[in-house]
Amino acid sequence: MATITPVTEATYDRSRCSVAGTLAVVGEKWSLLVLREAFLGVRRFADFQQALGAPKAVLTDRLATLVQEGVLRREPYRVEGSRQRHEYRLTDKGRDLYPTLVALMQWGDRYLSDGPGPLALEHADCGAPVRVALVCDDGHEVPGPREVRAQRTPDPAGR
Amino acid sequence: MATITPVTEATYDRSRCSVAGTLAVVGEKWSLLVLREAFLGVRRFADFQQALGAPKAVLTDRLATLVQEGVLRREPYRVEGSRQRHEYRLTDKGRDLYPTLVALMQWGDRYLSDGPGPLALEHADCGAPVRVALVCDDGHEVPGPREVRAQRTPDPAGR
DNA sequence: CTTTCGAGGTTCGTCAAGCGAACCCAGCAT
DNA sequence: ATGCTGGGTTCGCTTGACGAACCTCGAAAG
Repeated sequence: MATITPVTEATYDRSRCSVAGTLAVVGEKWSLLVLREAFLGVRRFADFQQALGAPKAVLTDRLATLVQEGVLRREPYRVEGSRQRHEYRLTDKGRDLYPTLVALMQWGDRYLSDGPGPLALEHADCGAPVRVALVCDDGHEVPGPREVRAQRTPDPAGR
Repeated sequence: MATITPVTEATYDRSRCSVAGTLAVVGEKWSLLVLREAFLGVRRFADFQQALGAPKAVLTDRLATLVQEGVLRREPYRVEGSRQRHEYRLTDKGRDLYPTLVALMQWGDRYLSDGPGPLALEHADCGAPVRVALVCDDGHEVPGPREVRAQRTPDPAGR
């Protein structure tokens, strides 16, 4: 058996999986919706709460774990004539979840509504619609999973 | 107020959101991991169960809802000298969730492991690595959310 | 024809998570 | 001193996840 084997066999160790890892960070209920709001510019606890309608206790917990995971950062701010408060802002690590959110949105636009979906994304530079796509490093756009081979990388001994 | 307004205001109806809709379909615990396995070629109940380690009752429920949502399809098959059984296969609708899975995987590869991550995707045609990217219809690759403007599309009266 | 076996579930009791309502607390305005 | 407001915490209830045990159908073995 070669050092790299296709994963169609059952030999693949499923615990070494980045999808599961990512879901452990953002896969709880409300987490991804909190991030959606963050990408829309929401920063304050009360605004998240109003936008989502999530229970405060749950929201408190989700924000705390997202901060702990380094996806959001909790920053003090003060409005004129009001006491100091905190706001939650995306980190670079959090911003890198943008394609995930867009992918989810795109699927929903396609299958869950008729018409274009409630939110349109456009390239700030040129105004053209923005979407997620699979691309390869040679510059081809990959239409779907059938044109992709998944290969197991060798386990680096530890973990 | 114009027919199209930026969404940084709090005027946006958050229930008209494709992210939330998609998560209602695949956002429950295990659902996306079931799909990951499906993309890796798993089709039979027992194989899902062994690969994931999820409780059978939960797995039964997730498979049923994914079938009901049209993401998977339940098909009879028979192995030589064995009774007829069912297998779960991706539909086109399910296959379109591939970019979402890849986006999740890519983020995990980047932030949750050191090194390249346990699974490498390559373009079947040319062998080059495959990744998800934000692109605009003019062919530019969009580096991140800061180069994207989100605009609310007009609510089509009904819903 | 009875028994065994294994895939694909279902049922059950327990325990964790999500829920809404009520409450709290610090500081600013009155 | 009284009230208001943002940002929570606490509480009781309900829903969901969990693992172990049990069930079922058809094929094959005895």
